[in-house]
This record gives sequence, structure tokens and C-alpha cells, in this order.
Amino acid sequence: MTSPESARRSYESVQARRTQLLQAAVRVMGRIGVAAASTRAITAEAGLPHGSFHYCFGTKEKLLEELFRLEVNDVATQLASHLPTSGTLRERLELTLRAELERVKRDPDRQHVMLDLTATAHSTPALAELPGWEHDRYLQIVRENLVSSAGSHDRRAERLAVLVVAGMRGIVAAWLARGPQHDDAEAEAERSIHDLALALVLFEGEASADGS
Amino acid sequence: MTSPESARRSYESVQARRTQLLQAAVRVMGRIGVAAASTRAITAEAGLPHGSFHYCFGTKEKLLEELFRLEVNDVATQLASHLPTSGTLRERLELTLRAELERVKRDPDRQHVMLDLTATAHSTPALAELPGWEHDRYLQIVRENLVSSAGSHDRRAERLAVLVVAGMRGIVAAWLARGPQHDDAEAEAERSIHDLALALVLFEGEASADGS
DNA sequence: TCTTGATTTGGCCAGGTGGCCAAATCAGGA
DNA sequence: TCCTGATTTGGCCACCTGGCCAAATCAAGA
Repeated sequence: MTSPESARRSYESVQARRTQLLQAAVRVMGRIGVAAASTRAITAEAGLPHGSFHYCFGTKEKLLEELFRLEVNDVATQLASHLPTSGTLRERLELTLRAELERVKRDPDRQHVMLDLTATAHSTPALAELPGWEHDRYLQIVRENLVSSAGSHDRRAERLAVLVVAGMRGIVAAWLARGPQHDDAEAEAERSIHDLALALVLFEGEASADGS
Repeated sequence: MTSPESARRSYESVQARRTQLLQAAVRVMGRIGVAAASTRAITAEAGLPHGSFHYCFGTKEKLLEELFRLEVNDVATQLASHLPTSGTLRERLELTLRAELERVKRDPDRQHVMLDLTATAHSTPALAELPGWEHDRYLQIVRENLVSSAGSHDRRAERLAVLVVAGMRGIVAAWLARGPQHDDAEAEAERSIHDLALALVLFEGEASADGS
């Protein structure tokens, strides 16, 4: 009976459909950008009819918000799971920065989607608070690692964490700007990580001696 | 004869109309984002009829490319004009970073437009090379200043410049993520600049002693 | 004066957009 | 068994999008 063209889809929970759409969204956004990823483009990528979009999310803004939160959580999880707990401060800083760069290199389009989502959120009132939340998220993870692993004071770890996150962002942005196929980009990023880790270690040493 | 509603616009050169549209574009993009800035929204902001858009630019992509180049040139000019030529390395680094932060604080929407344009360019084949060109532009300016002003070797200045630009990007991004009205953002950015300048000076000192 | 070319303008087009809905379909408990 | 609520689906809507064009208007040189 179930001939191919008249085959009706088996029923799934709304949650299952939601995750399908979210995964399809990040794929298609990585290919054509956030702005060009229409509700129809997303449902088509997921192999679902257009009507399912409104049924599962109601509004495109809802999809964007949920996608942003999911992606940030995923990045935060990967970041947290690669934080080193032993070694010198310099080694730990290098490993942290390198792990983040490796994550971006593993799937550059995904990071492009994150940056595109952040830009979109900035000019969307309902999503305007998300970039701040995202930044605080990364900051907290790095700070707590520095406190628990280096045993430094909260105040000192905070200042160091801010520089780590800022440098991380800048190094990743530079690598992305050059493009994944650019050869020099990788070497420059590696050198930046090496140099930044050294600079931060020297800064930490200087600061722990002096009280500034 | 020239009754208000039938008053025809006085003729201007295409270039004049182009700059009108470009200025209107950056205004409206700062308000509603790059993606939402349609050709009609831009012409309306400029007080021109819709047809003038195609007459002046032909394609929206052309407007985007020209706008990107203009904005990058403007940022680069402001950056170059505020580069210090005297003082200790630490003072010069602080001034450079602070000048860039002040530029962003002077008109945050403009920086949002830049980031949004960069994200858009990444998923637009015709504009894909612009982000790399932008990054190299800033890098070159900072590097040349370090060479001429600090007299350091090209190789050393290059590595320092990369860290300066990366840190600059990260600090500005952090400030923007918090939002212009957030009080703590300003203090944190100032502290980051202070700390980063110190870290880079220590790095430079260490590197000039050792040969790594 | 006439003519040539640049500029202005409003309207037109095919196509895409987000959102919505009612009818069809199904799963599972009463 | 029937029935209630969840799910699916295709089509509909008003609106907006980028691009285009021909007629109207004007400036300035021949």
C-alpha cells in the first residue's frame, strides 16, 4: 500500500521535529548564511514540509533564539571538556587556546554561523541580550578553570580570563578572516597562541609580585 | 510653478548620489541590521526614489562591496591617525588600544555594521575575500607603526602586531557584547587594555632577550 | 536654437518571505 | 470499539524583495 509518493511520514514528537529543524538550520546557515536561511530553506534541508516550521516553533525568532542557546551550550561544553587540569600555567593556557582553535578548524562554517547569529542578535530586540550571555558563559568557564587549577585568587583569575577570552576571539577571528584554505593562517594562529600564552604567563608573574 | 509636491530634484552627479546612498545605508543598517536593510529602506533613508538605487549601483552586492571598502578605509584612517609616535612601548600600546576602543564607543552601531558586513561577506562568494583584506589592513598599519616607532625588527614587530590586533578585536567584541549601556563593560575594557599592554611589553622584553 | 546624453522617476515584474489554517491522518487511552 | 488530542500537510495570504525599464526631465555643448 505505502507507495513511495503517497507514503506519509511516521509521527514523531514535537521535540524530535524541533531538533531535526535545528540541525538542518545550522547546516543550511553554514552554507548560505543566517539571513538567507528562510523557513522554507530550513524545512527543505530537513526534508519536512513548510508547515512543520510554524507547528514546531511558531516564529522564526524562536528558532533563532533556541539555535543560539544550543550552539553556545555546545561550544561551552567543548571548551570546558578540553580544559587542562595539570601542567604549568603556560602549558595550560596553550592547550586551552589550541583546543578552541581546533574546534573552529574542525567546522569553520559552524563558527561562521555563531558570528552571524551574534550579529543578527545585536539588531533583534528580542535577542539583544544573548551576546552578553554568551560572552559571560565563556568567561566563567575559563575563570573557574584558572581558579581551581592554578589556585589563583578570584580577582587575578578574572583579569587573566578576560585576556584569554579576548585573545581567543581575536585569534579565531583572524584565522577565519584568512579563510580555511589559506596556508599562512594556520602557522600564524599557532604562533599567536604560543606568543599569547607566554605574554600572559609573564603578566601573571609580574602581577603576583607587584600589587597593581 | 515649482509647487512643493511637484518639485523635481535638482540634478546631481552619480557620485554624489552614491555617497548619499552609502551614508544612508550605514545609518539604516546600524538601526535594523545589514540583512534587513533593503534597497527600498536605503533609498527611503536617503530621501531618494527606489529607482535611483539601480541607477547608481546596479546591484545590491555592489553597494555592499563599496560600503565595506569605505568603512574599512575609514576605520584604518582613524586607527592610523591616532597611532602614537613617542613614549615607552607600553604607553604606545595603551594609547593605540584605547584609541580603537574610543572609536567604537563613539559610534557602536557603526562597529555593529562592520561585524555584520563581515559576517555577510563570509557567505557571499563575491565578497568572500574582503574580511581577509580588512584584517591585513589593520595588521599592516599596526606593524608599520611598531617598526618605525619602536625600531624593532620586522619579524618581531609582526608577531607583536598580530597580538595587538587580536587583543583589540577581542576587547572590542567583549565591550560590544555587554552593550553600550552596561556600566561594568567600560571598566572591564579599560582594565583589559591596561593588562594587555603590560603583558605585551613583558613579552617583547622576554623575546628580545631570548631568541625564541 | 537644436541636439545629445546624463539623470530622475514611478511603476511593473516574477519570485520569495513569514505566518497561518483547516482538513486529513494517526496513536493510544477509555 | 470509539474518541480525543497530537501531528501532518498543502495551500493560502498579504507583503516585501531585487531588478528593470521607458518615459519624462534637465544641463550643456554644437
